Amino acid sequence: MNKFLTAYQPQDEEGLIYERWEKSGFFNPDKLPGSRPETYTIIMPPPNANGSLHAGHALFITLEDIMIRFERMRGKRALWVPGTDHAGFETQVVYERKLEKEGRSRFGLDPKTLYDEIHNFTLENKKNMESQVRSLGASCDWSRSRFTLDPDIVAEVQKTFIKMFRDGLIYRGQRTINWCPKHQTSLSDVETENVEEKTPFYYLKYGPFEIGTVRPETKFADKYVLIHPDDERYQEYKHGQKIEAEWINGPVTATVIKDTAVDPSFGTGVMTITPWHSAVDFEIAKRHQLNIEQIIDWRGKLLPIAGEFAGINIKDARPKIVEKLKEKGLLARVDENYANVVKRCYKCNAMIEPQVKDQWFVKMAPLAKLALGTVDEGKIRFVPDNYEKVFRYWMKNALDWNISRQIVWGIPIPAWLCDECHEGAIGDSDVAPKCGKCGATMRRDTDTFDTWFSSGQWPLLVLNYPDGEDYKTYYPTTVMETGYDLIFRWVPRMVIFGLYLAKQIPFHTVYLHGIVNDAQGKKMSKSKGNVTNPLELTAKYGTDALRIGLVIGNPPAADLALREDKIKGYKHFANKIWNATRFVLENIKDADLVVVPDLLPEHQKYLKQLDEVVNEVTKQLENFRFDLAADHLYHYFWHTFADVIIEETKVIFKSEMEVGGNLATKKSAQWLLYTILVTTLKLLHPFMPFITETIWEYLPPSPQKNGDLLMIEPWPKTDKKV
RNA sequence: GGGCGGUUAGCUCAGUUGGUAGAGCGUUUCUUUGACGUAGAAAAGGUCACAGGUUCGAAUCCUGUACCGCCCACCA
Repeated sequence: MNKFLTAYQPQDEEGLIYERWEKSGFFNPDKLPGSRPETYTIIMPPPNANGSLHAGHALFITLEDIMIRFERMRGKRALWVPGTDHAGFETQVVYERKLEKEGRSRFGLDPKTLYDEIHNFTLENKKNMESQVRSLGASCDWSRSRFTLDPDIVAEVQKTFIKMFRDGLIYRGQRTINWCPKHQTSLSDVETENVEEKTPFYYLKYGPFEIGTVRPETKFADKYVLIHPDDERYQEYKHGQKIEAEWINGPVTATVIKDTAVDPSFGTGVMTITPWHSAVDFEIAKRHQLNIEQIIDWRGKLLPIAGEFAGINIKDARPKIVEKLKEKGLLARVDENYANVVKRCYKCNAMIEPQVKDQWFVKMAPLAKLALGTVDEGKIRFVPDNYEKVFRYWMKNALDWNISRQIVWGIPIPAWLCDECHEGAIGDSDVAPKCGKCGATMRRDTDTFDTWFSSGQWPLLVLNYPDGEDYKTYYPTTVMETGYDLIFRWVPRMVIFGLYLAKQIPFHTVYLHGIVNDAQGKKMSKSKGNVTNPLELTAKYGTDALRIGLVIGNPPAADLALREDKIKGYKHFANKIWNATRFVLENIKDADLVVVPDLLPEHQKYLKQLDEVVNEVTKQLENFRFDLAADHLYHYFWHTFADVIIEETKVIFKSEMEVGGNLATKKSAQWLLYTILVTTLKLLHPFMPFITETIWEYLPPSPQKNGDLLMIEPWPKTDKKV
């Protein structure tokens, strides 16, 4: 009781409370009391172990914890599995930045050393992040926690690769890939960003034609002139016809190619192609079986074909080449204000250079069809539902997925490669096989999988697919809660792998949250220096204040401006709960909490109103509107319970003391206050677990308070149907 | 080029099936009352972007416009 003489001190309570929860064992659904036939499962999106928790983590942990605590209290076997992602490329980028700062480079390290260093770095982060997740109150089952590089998970991921290869869903192919010249690896399409830039658009004289380009530095080997077959202006030129042209480094002979890929209304309607460094051009070249030739090396420098420009970085080369073209009279004109879309690496912002490379690809069309089918059947619900459209769009337009990465930090691809004929073979034996096509001795593939290849299988992997008990019990999971920015990167891949491997959807509902921005609604970024560490906020205002502050006013998929004064406001709310509790405790010391007294009519009315609150909050929680549920509770507690009901009972308690009062009235008031407090604490618990659990310990027992741990207390019920 | 979201109080944002506008913070005044000054009571402050339409009634539904933001995109 003494504790209630001061204001609520979250820092004194939270650590102890979490310890009690964890020691209780109830984070593990198999240890929950009661029969609990119904399961409720959330797989936590595994945080990337390459930094510390940010505000986005705090949001998703809060949301998922709300769902889990709610369903646990409702009597379900609520399982929330935490985990950690090695986050292949992302982590390697972070680590390379660290190396750079230390004046070192990945390219000076042998792969084994680099791997071990990143491994240690990751484990360190993992430990740190797990303690941060705990501090946010996450009631997840740590006994089931998994890491994407656990040996059995690695083995399972490799098995999937082999299975897909055998099923004809993975092939080795030479295709245009996104090459990051800084990090020396290929990237999938979702790992690049399209950025619009103003670029000069050059019109160059090419024999009898004028061609347009934004990249004169790629044009050295151009020897095909493309024209639309129906373009009236160029009817005199026939398909296959040779023309002579004076070009950058001397005369060339070019061949006219007629292809409908050319847009007659763009530029002059004539273009030359650079198949090695453009996906479109590559497709055209393949169609007509044209020669393809590399112009730019893997470091972004011009190859010997560029003559005097060989060895120059393409960025520096462009003005020099333009200058030469101008001198030779080949530069017709320049459009200075051309808006061009270029791809950049989503992590380091380097210009992506399209290159042709042998890689492993996942054939997406049949898999995407599977995924679309289940969505058509309404088997997966999206919250908010407009994201179903986004999902569909992406699935309908899915390109084959390059899963090879030229980095060490990841799961090794169990394959052998033939350098002679570009053939690839699967297998993880130690003996190098002979190439089945040309007979040459093959070498081990040193590439690793795209992270999304493993995290796409995450719901299966953490539940120990295919033989684990958890897989049998908890798959398919109930809700996948993640950021809408992962609607492309992650969600479709999980659906695909779930359907392909388990023949079942991985989750019934996809709940998407928005992005946590700074107080002005601007994106947080280290370079802007506007990053808020959630743990600084919890230290100042308490975890509960941060949690409910993140939830209220934040509907599904809405971006959120994180404002410290808002969190501070909800710290006041926590204190309000604390003080109202003190009032109730002081006034029910002599109350009979077992036998229901005769209740005053107005008190019966208040209890009815309380039922409505229970119904409303329950309905909103079921409906994934955590913001409305929390807001409703907030208002009820403060402006009805505290401002009206408590104020009214003050008169009763006061008069009872003064004139001997009316004992029946007092008893009615005591019952009312106790009931409302017990009920609202239960309702508030998913949102503000620490303060509610702390108070629970000090409430006198009664039939309404079954046990010592609020966490597993039954959710309030009403007579009415919800 | 395609798609999505937004435009509501000084700031950041709620407002779920249409029924006289809400929160947090900020501002003003009063109150040191026996839960709470991290508070209470009261108050100021909004033509709900704009223009049409449906309706007895629209912030809410429909159409269009403007501006902002985000996502997707192989016109060189």
